[in-house]
Amino acid sequence: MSAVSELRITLAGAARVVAGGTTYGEALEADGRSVVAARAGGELKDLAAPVAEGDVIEPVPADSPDGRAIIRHSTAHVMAQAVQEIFPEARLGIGPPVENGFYYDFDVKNPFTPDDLKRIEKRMREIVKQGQLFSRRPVSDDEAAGELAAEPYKLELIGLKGGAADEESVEVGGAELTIYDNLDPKTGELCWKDLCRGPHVPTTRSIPAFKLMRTGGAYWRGSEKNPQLQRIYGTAWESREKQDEYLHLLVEAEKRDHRKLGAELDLFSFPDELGSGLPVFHPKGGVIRRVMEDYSRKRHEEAGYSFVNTPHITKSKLYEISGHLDWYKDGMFPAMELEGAEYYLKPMNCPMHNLIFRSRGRSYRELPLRLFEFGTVYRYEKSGVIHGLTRVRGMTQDDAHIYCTHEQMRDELKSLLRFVLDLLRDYGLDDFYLELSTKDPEKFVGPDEVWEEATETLREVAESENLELVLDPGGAAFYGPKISVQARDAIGRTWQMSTIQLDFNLPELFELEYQAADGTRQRPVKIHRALFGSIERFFGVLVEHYAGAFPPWLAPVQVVGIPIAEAHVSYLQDVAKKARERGIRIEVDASDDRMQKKIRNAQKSKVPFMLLAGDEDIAGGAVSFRFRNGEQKNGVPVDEAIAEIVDAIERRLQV
RNA sequence: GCCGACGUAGCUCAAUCGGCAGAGCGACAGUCUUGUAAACUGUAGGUCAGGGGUUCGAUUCCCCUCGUCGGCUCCA
Repeated sequence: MSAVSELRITLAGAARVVAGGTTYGEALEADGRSVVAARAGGELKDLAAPVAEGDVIEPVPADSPDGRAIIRHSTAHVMAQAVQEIFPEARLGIGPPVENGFYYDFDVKNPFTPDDLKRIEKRMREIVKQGQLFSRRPVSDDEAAGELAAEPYKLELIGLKGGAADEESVEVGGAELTIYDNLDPKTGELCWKDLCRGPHVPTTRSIPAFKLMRTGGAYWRGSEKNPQLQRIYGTAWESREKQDEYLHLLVEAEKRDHRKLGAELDLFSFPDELGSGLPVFHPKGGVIRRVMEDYSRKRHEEAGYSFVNTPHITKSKLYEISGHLDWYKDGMFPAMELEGAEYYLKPMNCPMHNLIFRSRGRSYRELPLRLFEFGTVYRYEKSGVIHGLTRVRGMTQDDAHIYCTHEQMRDELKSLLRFVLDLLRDYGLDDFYLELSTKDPEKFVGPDEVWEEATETLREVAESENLELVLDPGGAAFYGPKISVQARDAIGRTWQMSTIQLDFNLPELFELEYQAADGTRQRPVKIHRALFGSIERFFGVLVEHYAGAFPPWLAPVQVVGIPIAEAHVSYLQDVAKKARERGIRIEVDASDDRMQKKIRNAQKSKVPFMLLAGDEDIAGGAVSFRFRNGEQKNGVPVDEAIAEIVDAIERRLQV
């Protein structure tokens, strides 16, 4: 090796000179645990790779996003090795890091059982303990094809490499193919190898914590036309503590599962008799829903919306005009044949709103015309995707369509986004980011300049709200750009909530027109927007956000009166009467349970306020509060107590 | 729709290697009532998701359907 004897590099912002053959790991004095890889000139490198002249080198900490991804990717390799040791006939698919973990796909005769997972995990722990080295080796395409002759899926990826160089794949990518050998640290013997771009942690010992999570089928390369492989998901972290935190979050999320809370709190159910994805709301869920809707109506009324109503079913003609029958038929329930006509359940409200717009001539003076409806729609969701209230077949959208002139579009979009964000905040969601889906240059309708202006306006408004803006280039539907509001809930999960979408297509198809000031006929701009998305879904999100402990204004039962003994029931009933007169939803627990049991029941039903009354309270014309957190406030005069509750309801406070 | 797991009382879960199905909570009835998360006693409650098959006999084994759960695809 007559390598250059000295190399000039930049480390931590300072110029350094190191001997030729120095590795990134040596240069960074990395231990392979807190620092798992290096970044040189923006590219991630193995610690064992030699530095190059002129490198600007930074460490990749284990607890950074890249660091975690590397740990997870390496863990995926360990898993694949374990799988192939236990199931030698298993063929490899791909095994990338993903959010919070990693997966690897395998072609196996029999799907993995939970027992298999245990065996695989056990073997993985042995491999980790053994400290196998991840050793990078560049290969030519032909060499790779030869070495991986038994791995048909890997061969397919090698074959794809040339054509799809832009594909960001962890297997192939960059200029050359590389294979990672896993070597026995003592003997240097080859234990396993995989086609992989890398980088990897230096040894399997650099995987501090991991756990296999679940299995499932997954189509090869994500297409349902391809064979289905068996995927194993796992998680891996830079420390045991971080992993425990993550697992704890999952437990917390499970406790908040709206499907579970919905049954426990008697909010809604999915009767088998109705069919999959068709919820019914019980009285308690019904109250929440009604309050949600009432408040939304009130706010829409204040914001200048007109309320409309449309039927649930229509002749096919409407969806021929709108084009739904061309491009959305799979998502619709099949037609009913009646009197020689075909009728469809409506999957969307907008076509019907268009009919309202064009029911008579429209003047520019009427614009913006904002039509709002709680419109119930039915969509044929495939059986495997139905999920609680978040993915259903029958749902009610808080759907609005705004018809305006080009000149009005800008202001309308601005006020609309503010309206949406304000309203979401009122429902208790206040941590947002926005996603802007822009034009797909290959596929769009409508004039360029309107796309441009609408997109720019959406961007401006997003920026003026000081919200994080994620771009989704080319992600818009063909008929218009879209901005969607993503909300983070109480435990940091994000949900797609509202969408605001321009539609340049339907006004054309329905030949919508208004008469402008100069007497010409113009096509209106149509803005489509749903704030909740669907009431069902939003309801589900709120259940999870609040973990079922709704703020008083939404709580189905706001107050439970609990007598210390039977003798105090009638006093509490008087209190309840007064409270009801102030609009409070209050119940008195007059059952023959003991007081402690009543408290337990009320606590479990997550009622915001308990009002207790015994001899002491009655003597002072008072009641005693118990709050959800177990705190109490005793001897509060009845009027004051009611005022406090009314205040919390009116101000929509959480308590 | 596809791959896999699952479906026992209102809920949470036992049991039956093919031989009369069980508990806790809840419900109901009665007894007892005094200060912040479970009083006591009793009663009712099941075509073991539905249908078909194998068998002397099926909740148990096989097939189909429905539903639920975890993934994939999809989410206009």
